[in-house]
Amino acid sequence: MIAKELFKGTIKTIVLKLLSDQGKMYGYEICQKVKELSDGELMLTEGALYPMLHKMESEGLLKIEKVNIGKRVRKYYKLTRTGKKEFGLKIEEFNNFIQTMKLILNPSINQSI
Amino acid sequence: MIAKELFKGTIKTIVLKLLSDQGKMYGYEICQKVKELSDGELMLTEGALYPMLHKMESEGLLKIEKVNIGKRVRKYYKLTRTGKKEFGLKIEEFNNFIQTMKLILNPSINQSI
DNA sequence: AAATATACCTAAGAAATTTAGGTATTCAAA
DNA sequence: TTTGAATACCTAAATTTCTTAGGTATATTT
Repeated sequence: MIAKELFKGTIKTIVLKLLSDQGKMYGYEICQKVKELSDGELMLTEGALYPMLHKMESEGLLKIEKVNIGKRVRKYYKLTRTGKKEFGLKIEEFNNFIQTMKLILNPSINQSI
Repeated sequence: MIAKELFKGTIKTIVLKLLSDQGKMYGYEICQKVKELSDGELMLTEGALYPMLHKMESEGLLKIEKVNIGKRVRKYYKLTRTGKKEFGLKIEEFNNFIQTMKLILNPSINQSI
Protein backbone atom coordinates (compact mmCIF):
# COMPACT_ATOMS: atom_id res chain seq x y z
CA MET A 1 0.00 0.00 0.00
CA ILE A 2 1.74 3.11 -1.23
CA ALA A 3 0.81 6.76 -1.37
CA LYS A 4 -1.46 7.00 1.63
CA GLU A 5 -1.54 10.76 1.36
CA LEU A 6 -3.17 10.59 -2.06
CA PHE A 7 -6.16 8.85 -0.55
CA LYS A 8 -6.75 11.69 1.84
CA GLY A 9 -10.09 13.24 1.06
CA THR A 10 -11.42 10.13 -0.66
CA ILE A 11 -12.99 8.35 2.32
CA LYS A 12 -16.32 10.15 2.13
CA THR A 13 -16.63 9.47 -1.59
CA ILE A 14 -15.79 5.79 -1.07
CA VAL A 15 -18.33 5.37 1.75
CA LEU A 16 -21.05 7.02 -0.32
CA LYS A 17 -20.22 4.80 -3.29
CA LEU A 18 -20.27 1.55 -1.31
CA LEU A 19 -23.55 2.38 0.40
CA SER A 20 -25.03 3.40 -2.93
CA ASP A 21 -24.09 0.01 -4.37
CA GLN A 22 -24.80 -2.24 -1.42
CA GLY A 23 -27.78 -0.51 0.12
CA LYS A 24 -26.65 -0.95 3.69
CA MET A 25 -23.35 -1.75 5.34
CA TYR A 26 -21.77 -1.60 8.77
CA GLY A 27 -18.44 -0.06 9.58
CA TYR A 28 -16.33 -3.15 9.92
CA GLU A 29 -17.81 -4.46 6.68
CA ILE A 30 -16.86 -1.26 4.85
CA CYS A 31 -13.24 -1.63 5.94
CA GLN A 32 -13.12 -5.21 4.66
CA LYS A 33 -14.83 -4.32 1.39
CA VAL A 34 -12.38 -1.52 0.62
CA LYS A 35 -9.47 -3.86 1.24
CA GLU A 36 -11.05 -6.48 -1.00
CA LEU A 37 -12.00 -4.14 -3.85
CA SER A 38 -8.58 -2.50 -3.87
CA ASP A 39 -6.67 -5.82 -3.74
CA GLY A 40 -5.15 -4.72 -0.45
CA GLU A 41 -3.82 -1.47 -1.91
CA LEU A 42 -6.00 0.69 0.27
CA MET A 43 -6.42 -0.02 3.96
CA LEU A 44 -9.24 2.08 5.32
CA THR A 45 -8.56 2.05 9.05
CA GLU A 46 -11.27 2.02 11.67
CA GLY A 47 -9.73 5.05 13.33
CA ALA A 48 -10.48 6.99 10.17
CA LEU A 49 -13.77 5.35 9.26
CA TYR A 50 -15.79 5.50 12.46
CA PRO A 51 -15.36 9.23 13.04
CA MET A 52 -16.27 9.79 9.37
CA LEU A 53 -19.44 7.71 9.68
CA HIS A 54 -20.45 9.67 12.76
CA LYS A 55 -19.77 12.94 10.99
CA MET A 56 -21.74 11.92 7.91
CA GLU A 57 -24.65 10.87 10.07
CA SER A 58 -24.63 14.20 11.88
CA GLU A 59 -24.59 15.93 8.49
CA GLY A 60 -27.71 14.03 7.50
CA LEU A 61 -26.06 11.97 4.79
CA LEU A 62 -26.51 8.64 6.53
CA LYS A 63 -29.14 6.99 8.70
CA ILE A 64 -28.62 4.11 11.08
CA GLU A 65 -30.40 0.81 11.45
CA LYS A 66 -29.40 -1.16 14.52
CA VAL A 67 -29.57 -4.92 14.32
CA ASN A 68 -29.04 -7.32 17.23
CA ILE A 69 -26.57 -10.09 16.41
CA GLY A 70 -26.53 -12.28 19.46
CA LYS A 71 -25.42 -10.01 22.27
CA ARG A 72 -23.92 -7.47 19.91
CA VAL A 73 -25.52 -4.52 18.20
CA ARG A 74 -24.46 -4.08 14.63
CA LYS A 75 -24.93 -0.61 13.18
CA TYR A 76 -25.96 -0.61 9.56
CA TYR A 77 -25.65 2.63 7.65
CA LYS A 78 -27.81 3.64 4.68
CA LEU A 79 -27.85 6.73 2.48
CA THR A 80 -30.51 9.32 3.14
CA ARG A 81 -31.97 11.25 0.22
CA THR A 82 -29.40 13.96 0.91
CA GLY A 83 -26.72 11.30 0.97
CA LYS A 84 -27.73 10.11 -2.49
CA LYS A 85 -27.44 13.63 -3.83
CA GLU A 86 -24.09 14.06 -2.13
CA PHE A 87 -22.89 10.87 -3.75
CA GLY A 88 -23.49 12.34 -7.20
CA LEU A 89 -21.68 15.53 -6.24
CA LYS A 90 -18.66 13.75 -4.82
CA ILE A 91 -18.28 11.53 -7.88
CA GLU A 92 -18.44 14.59 -10.09
CA GLU A 93 -15.87 16.27 -7.87
CA PHE A 94 -13.55 13.30 -8.15
CA ASN A 95 -13.86 13.21 -11.92
CA ASN A 96 -13.06 16.91 -11.97
CA PHE A 97 -9.99 16.31 -9.87
CA ILE A 98 -8.73 13.63 -12.25
CA GLN A 99 -9.31 15.84 -15.28
CA THR A 100 -7.44 18.71 -13.66
CA MET A 101 -4.53 16.49 -12.72
CA LYS A 102 -4.49 15.20 -16.26
CA LEU A 103 -4.17 18.76 -17.55
CA ILE A 104 -1.15 19.28 -15.33
CA LEU A 105 0.56 15.89 -15.59
CA ASN A 106 -0.31 15.07 -19.16
CA PRO A 107 1.29 13.32 -20.97
CA SER A 108 3.15 11.67 -18.13
CA ILE A 109 0.17 9.92 -16.68
CA ASN A 110 -1.08 6.65 -17.96
CA GLN A 111 -3.11 7.18 -21.10
CA SER A 112 -5.40 4.32 -20.20
CA ILE A 113 -6.94 6.01 -17.21
CA MET B 1 -11.75 25.51 -7.43
CA ILE B 2 -13.41 22.64 -5.62
CA ALA B 3 -12.16 19.68 -3.63
CA LYS B 4 -8.99 21.15 -2.22
CA GLU B 5 -8.51 18.14 0.01
CA LEU B 6 -8.17 15.84 -3.00
CA PHE B 7 -5.08 17.72 -4.09
CA LYS B 8 -3.35 17.02 -0.82
CA GLY B 9 -0.33 14.93 -1.52
CA THR B 10 -0.08 15.99 -5.16
CA ILE B 11 2.18 19.04 -4.78
CA LYS B 12 5.43 17.10 -4.88
CA THR B 13 4.38 15.20 -7.99
CA ILE B 14 3.33 18.41 -9.70
CA VAL B 15 6.60 20.20 -8.91
CA LEU B 16 8.64 17.26 -10.19
CA LYS B 17 6.58 17.15 -13.37
CA LEU B 18 6.90 20.86 -14.12
CA LEU B 19 10.63 20.90 -13.51
CA SER B 20 11.01 17.79 -15.64
CA ASP B 21 9.23 19.54 -18.49
CA GLN B 22 10.62 23.04 -18.16
CA GLY B 23 14.15 22.30 -16.99
CA LYS B 24 14.24 25.09 -14.44
CA MET B 25 11.63 27.22 -12.73
CA TYR B 26 11.37 29.52 -9.74
CA GLY B 27 8.70 29.33 -7.06
CA TYR B 28 6.48 32.16 -8.12
CA GLU B 29 6.58 30.86 -11.69
CA ILE B 30 5.48 27.40 -10.56
CA CYS B 31 2.42 28.87 -8.84
CA GLN B 32 1.44 30.76 -11.99
CA LYS B 33 2.03 27.75 -14.22
CA VAL B 34 -0.18 25.49 -12.13
CA LYS B 35 -2.96 28.06 -12.24
CA GLU B 36 -2.58 28.37 -16.00
CA LEU B 37 -2.39 24.64 -16.77
CA SER B 38 -5.38 23.86 -14.58
CA ASP B 39 -7.51 26.70 -15.98
CA GLY B 40 -7.68 28.20 -12.51
CA GLU B 41 -9.02 25.00 -10.97
CA LEU B 42 -5.99 24.46 -8.79
CA MET B 43 -4.43 27.31 -6.87
CA LEU B 44 -1.08 26.21 -5.53
CA THR B 45 -0.44 28.74 -2.78
CA GLU B 46 2.98 30.07 -1.91
CA GLY B 47 2.45 29.07 1.70
CA ALA B 48 2.32 25.46 0.53
CA LEU B 49 4.89 25.67 -2.25
CA TYR B 50 7.89 27.33 -0.64
CA PRO B 51 8.11 24.96 2.33
CA MET B 52 7.79 22.05 -0.14
CA LEU B 53 10.61 23.39 -2.33
CA HIS B 54 12.83 23.75 0.74
CA LYS B 55 11.99 20.24 1.84
CA MET B 56 12.66 18.77 -1.59
CA GLU B 57 15.98 20.54 -1.77
CA SER B 58 16.98 19.21 1.64
CA GLU B 59 16.01 15.74 0.44
CA GLY B 60 18.35 16.11 -2.50
CA LEU B 61 15.65 16.14 -5.15
CA LEU B 62 16.26 19.72 -6.25
CA LYS B 63 19.23 21.98 -6.70
CA ILE B 64 19.20 25.77 -6.75
CA GLU B 65 20.59 28.25 -9.23
CA LYS B 66 20.46 31.86 -8.05
CA VAL B 67 20.09 34.54 -10.69
CA ASN B 68 20.27 38.28 -10.08
CA ILE B 69 17.36 40.15 -11.60
CA GLY B 70 18.09 43.82 -10.91
CA LYS B 71 18.33 44.05 -7.15
CA ARG B 72 16.44 40.84 -6.61
CA VAL B 73 17.70 37.29 -6.41
CA ARG B 74 15.56 34.80 -8.22
CA LYS B 75 15.91 31.18 -7.12
CA TYR B 76 15.65 28.71 -9.96
CA TYR B 77 15.08 25.07 -9.08
CA LYS B 78 16.22 22.12 -11.17
CA LEU B 79 15.90 18.37 -10.73
CA THR B 80 18.90 16.46 -9.48
CA ARG B 81 19.51 12.95 -10.74
CA THR B 82 17.69 11.69 -7.63
CA GLY B 83 14.89 14.11 -8.42
CA LYS B 84 14.50 12.65 -11.90
CA LYS B 85 14.21 9.16 -10.46
CA GLU B 86 11.72 10.38 -7.90
CA PHE B 87 9.66 11.93 -10.67
CA GLY B 88 9.24 8.51 -12.30
CA LEU B 89 8.27 6.97 -8.98
CA LYS B 90 5.72 9.64 -8.15
CA ILE B 91 4.05 9.39 -11.54
CA GLU B 92 3.83 5.64 -11.16
CA GLU B 93 2.40 6.14 -7.70
CA PHE B 94 -0.23 8.51 -9.01
CA ASN B 95 -1.24 6.12 -11.78
CA ASN B 96 -1.52 3.40 -9.17
CA PHE B 97 -3.75 5.60 -7.07
CA ILE B 98 -6.07 6.23 -10.01
CA GLN B 99 -6.27 2.56 -10.88
CA THR B 100 -7.09 1.69 -7.28
CA MET B 101 -9.78 4.35 -7.07
CA LYS B 102 -11.17 3.04 -10.32
CA LEU B 103 -11.45 -0.44 -8.81
CA ILE B 104 -13.43 0.97 -5.92
CA LEU B 105 -15.56 3.58 -7.66
CA ASN B 106 -16.08 1.76 -10.94
CA PRO B 107 -18.42 2.10 -12.76
CA SER B 108 -19.42 5.41 -11.22
CA ILE B 109 -16.39 7.33 -12.38
CA ASN B 110 -16.12 8.83 -15.78
CA GLN B 111 -15.26 6.18 -18.31
CA SER B 112 -13.23 8.68 -20.31
CA ILE B 113 -10.50 9.08 -17.75
C1' DA C 1 2.21 58.73 -6.67
C1' DA C 2 -0.19 54.88 -5.85
C1' DA C 3 -1.67 50.57 -6.88
C1' DT C 4 -0.62 46.20 -8.66
C1' DA C 5 2.51 42.55 -9.78
C1' DT C 6 6.67 40.16 -8.92
C1' DA C 7 9.34 37.36 -5.70
C1' DC C 8 10.86 35.67 -1.66
C1' DC C 9 9.59 34.04 3.15
C1' DT C 10 7.45 32.21 7.98
C1' DA C 11 4.21 30.63 11.42
C1' DA C 12 -0.24 29.81 13.71
C1' DG C 13 -4.13 27.23 12.99
C1' DA C 14 -7.21 23.89 10.67
C1' DA C 15 -8.37 19.49 8.74
C1' DA C 16 -7.85 14.72 7.83
C1' DT C 17 -5.75 10.85 9.02
C1' DT C 18 -2.50 7.61 11.50
C1' DT C 19 -1.23 5.38 15.43
C1' DA C 20 -2.28 3.34 19.39
C1' DG C 21 -4.84 2.22 22.27
C1' DG C 22 -9.69 0.34 24.72
C1' DT C 23 -13.99 -2.93 25.29
C1' DA C 24 -16.72 -6.94 24.42
C1' DT C 25 -18.55 -10.92 21.73
C1' DT C 26 -18.06 -14.89 18.70
C1' DC C 27 -15.68 -18.45 16.42
C1' DA C 28 -11.91 -21.73 15.36
C1' DA C 29 -8.21 -24.52 16.59
C1' DA C 30 -5.17 -26.92 19.78
C1' DT D 1 -11.81 -26.09 26.76
C1' DT D 2 -9.20 -22.41 26.78
C1' DT D 3 -6.77 -19.55 24.04
C1' DG D 4 -6.05 -16.97 20.06
C1' DA D 5 -8.01 -14.80 16.12
C1' DA D 6 -11.73 -12.57 14.08
C1' DT D 7 -15.66 -9.67 14.55
C1' DA D 8 -17.50 -5.16 15.89
C1' DC D 9 -17.75 -1.12 18.11
C1' DC D 10 -15.19 3.09 19.91
C1' DT D 11 -11.86 7.34 21.34
C1' DA D 12 -7.90 10.43 21.59
C1' DA D 13 -3.14 12.02 21.12
C1' DA D 14 0.06 12.84 17.64
C1' DT D 15 1.33 13.58 12.90
C1' DT D 16 1.10 15.34 8.36
C1' DT D 17 -0.23 18.55 5.04
C1' DC D 18 -2.07 22.37 3.86
C1' DT D 19 -4.58 27.06 4.47
C1' DT D 20 -4.69 31.43 6.18
C1' DA D 21 -2.56 35.32 7.25
C1' DG D 22 0.66 37.65 7.66
C1' DG D 23 5.77 39.98 6.49
C1' DT D 24 9.55 42.23 3.35
C1' DA D 25 11.29 44.34 -0.77
C1' DT D 26 11.64 45.42 -5.76
C1' DA D 27 9.56 46.35 -10.25
C1' DT D 28 5.98 47.76 -13.20
C1' DT D 29 1.78 49.80 -14.57
C1' DT D 30 -1.87 53.32 -14.20
